[in-house]
Amino acid sequence: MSKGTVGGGGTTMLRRINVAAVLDAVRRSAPAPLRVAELVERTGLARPTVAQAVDELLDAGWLQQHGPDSADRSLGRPAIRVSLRGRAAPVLGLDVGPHRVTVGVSDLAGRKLSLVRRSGPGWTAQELLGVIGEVINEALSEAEVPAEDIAAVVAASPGIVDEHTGRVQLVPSVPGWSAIDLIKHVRGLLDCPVMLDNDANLAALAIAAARGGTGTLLAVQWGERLGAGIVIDGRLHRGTGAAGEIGFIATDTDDVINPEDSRGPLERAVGSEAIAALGRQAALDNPQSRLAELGGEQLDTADVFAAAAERDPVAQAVVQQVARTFARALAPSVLVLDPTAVVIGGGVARAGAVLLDAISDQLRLLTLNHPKLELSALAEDAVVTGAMRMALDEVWQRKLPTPAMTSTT
Amino acid sequence: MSKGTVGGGGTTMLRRINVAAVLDAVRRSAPAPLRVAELVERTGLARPTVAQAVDELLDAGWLQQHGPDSADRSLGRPAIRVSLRGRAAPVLGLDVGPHRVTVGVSDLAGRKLSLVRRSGPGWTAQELLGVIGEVINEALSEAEVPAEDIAAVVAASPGIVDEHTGRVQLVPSVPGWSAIDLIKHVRGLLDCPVMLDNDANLAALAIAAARGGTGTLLAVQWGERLGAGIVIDGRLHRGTGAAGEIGFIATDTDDVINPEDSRGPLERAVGSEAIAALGRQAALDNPQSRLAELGGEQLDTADVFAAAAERDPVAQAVVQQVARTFARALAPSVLVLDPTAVVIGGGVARAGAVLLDAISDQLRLLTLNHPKLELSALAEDAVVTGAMRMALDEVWQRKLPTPAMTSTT
DNA sequence: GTATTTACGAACGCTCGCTATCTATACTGT
DNA sequence: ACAGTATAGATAGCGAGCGTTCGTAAATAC
Repeated sequence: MSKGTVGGGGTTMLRRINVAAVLDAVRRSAPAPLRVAELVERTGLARPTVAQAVDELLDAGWLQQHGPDSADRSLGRPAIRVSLRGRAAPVLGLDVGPHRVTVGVSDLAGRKLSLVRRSGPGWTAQELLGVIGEVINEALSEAEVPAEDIAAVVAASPGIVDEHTGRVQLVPSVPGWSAIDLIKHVRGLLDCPVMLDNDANLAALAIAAARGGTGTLLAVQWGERLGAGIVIDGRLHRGTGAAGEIGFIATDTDDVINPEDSRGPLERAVGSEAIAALGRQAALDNPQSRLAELGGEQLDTADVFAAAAERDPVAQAVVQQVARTFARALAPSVLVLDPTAVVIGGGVARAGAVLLDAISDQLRLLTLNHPKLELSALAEDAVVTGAMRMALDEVWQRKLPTPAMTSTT
Repeated sequence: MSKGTVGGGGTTMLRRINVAAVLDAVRRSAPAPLRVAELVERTGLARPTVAQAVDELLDAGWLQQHGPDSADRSLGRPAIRVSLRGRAAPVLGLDVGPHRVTVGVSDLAGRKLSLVRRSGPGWTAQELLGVIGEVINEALSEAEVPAEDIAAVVAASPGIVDEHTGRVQLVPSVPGWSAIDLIKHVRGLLDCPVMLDNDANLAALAIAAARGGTGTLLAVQWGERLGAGIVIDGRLHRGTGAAGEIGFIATDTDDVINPEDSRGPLERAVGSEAIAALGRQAALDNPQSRLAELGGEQLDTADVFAAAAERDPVAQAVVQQVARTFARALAPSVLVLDPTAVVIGGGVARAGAVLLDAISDQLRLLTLNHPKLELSALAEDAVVTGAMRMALDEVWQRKLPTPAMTSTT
């Protein structure tokens, strides 16, 4: 069973290919319904072939039939239109953090059917499993999807995830927490494939999908921790399994990778915790600054960026330092990967243009091709969205037998 | 004509698919000839289908028939065996440097038919075109392949290459030299697709193929200049077009990217020129060292590594410094890419274990997953080999309609 | 109310691959 | 030396699928 053999087969396989071609054409234009004539044009197949495939897909529940469009007042007999029946195989995305559980349900076309968040002040591992179950049920009932319809689940986990076993290294967030228990638990609730992946990877997938899917994307998740996901032409790059761990990049002053400490040098230098600490120090050194006014004793990361946005020179110096450290750490990877865009998400992304411009200025000096530098538009929902996206990809890959075909005319 | 449509079609396409499946099966086992029964087993097709496909491929010249194997003394009627007829579509690879032109001809199965090198003490652009023509003809006649049989050509060029237009930026090597002229010239000699790519990319492709094709490879070309190619699961990663330009990574003491200077900070710091300079300085500072003895006035890069291999502490210090600078520059990319292996080729690779071990020690401190660190086994032929490889990929991609197919059983 | 336009539906012919059968060839054992 | 056997190649019939062509249904325009 050497994988990767070029498939061959009889006419039944041909039928499967053509049905898949029709389904794929419908998917591409989702959510707009299509007339059969349009499908004929797009697939290059004959009308009877398409009609037969459509019948079959209608029976199987993958497509749904629409009445004639009342807005489309054209001549002749009105065409029957079909569109993807999203409910045929809805998927579920799961984002579990120590203080927040988010569950999203999406239909086949990628429409969000429901999105339920629940926050709490630190659960134990056991409680967390219970909460997850509740939130899943809530999301399902809000989406009006029975549990047994769910076709795939993807869960997000911090740390480094082994793609196949689902084993996780470096997870500090919840004591006693195990992703394997999570998978088992979810498998008990929903009878379908359950996969697990790194949260930064999933966020990257969501952002890449939102940007159109082509090119190389480096999606940075910047909060207390620092990670990145790499998406190349719509596909996640995993490397050996730990790709994108930018938090462990050495800085000019710190290059210690300690197995005891789950955080790396760059995280220690520019994580949200570190930014707040730099801000506090700067406020102490300059008590009359706007920064000190804004923050007081409990000075926060947000305060630093707020003061910098108000052109406080003390805060701006802090931002400048953070941006410089970050840009110098990231520049080598930008040179090597040469991405189309670098997108920054996570808590620190709320800093906005102040930080982005500072990074952009530094990065411009250190790279050849300057990638677009953007903030993530998806904000905190990026991870769940990416989880749903990956679950969708899984479902589609199972359903469509041929991924692509090079024209040989 | 939106690209990427899932292909569908009639029975003639089915036939094409099955013929391609048979051809692919033969290719996979090349150069070993296969019996029809084996093809039946490997493709999963019925015997008449395979037989018909084999007939067709024999007529078209893609396969050649072998007599029964005299060594295989089994019962029953001896089977006729078929194998890839490499001469069906030979390809040509071209590596053009300022002082050396290398041309290789390969058959479809990847066997080298000929490899011709010619060195000269600096040609003008006009002379170079002439020399290229001569060397191509020499390689063709040595391989006994008529020029009109060549199915694809790939030429290697230093600098950053635009994949489609063939335009090149940053080429300092030969004054008045233009890769566009090269392509025109070759198109005039050989009537087939001519492509151009970065030499580091092509070397990476060759090394990846030699290693088996899966996983992520970072292949460094380390000579006077410094570049790298990235191959992910057998496919080249180009980014926007300038991926792998590690020569421009900033060092601790130098981060200037000057459009005037075609070399980047890391090249200036650890390029072979810089290593020699460091060695000369060290020799001056320590006149009684083995390094000073070996090198004298005209101390070379090779002398530094030779002295270090003989455990000269002065030379070892130089190597240590080079390794440290290199490892610190490369570590971020290793963290982000998380490659299966890092392979070092080019002139400096001749340094051998002395340098490799030093780099390995440094890299181990700065990364999470430690990739295999190796020297390129292909030495100076890596670029031509990669050029032939890419030309082969091009030919196969044109011939095989379906690249892969996910089994849906 | 008729003509026109557009789309759906059914019948026919073609190609292709699979199953089953028959023939060809060389080795083995008595 | 001859019959037996095992393996491979060649051929005929069957079924499945696609494409082409024709007829029919349903809406709009005059």
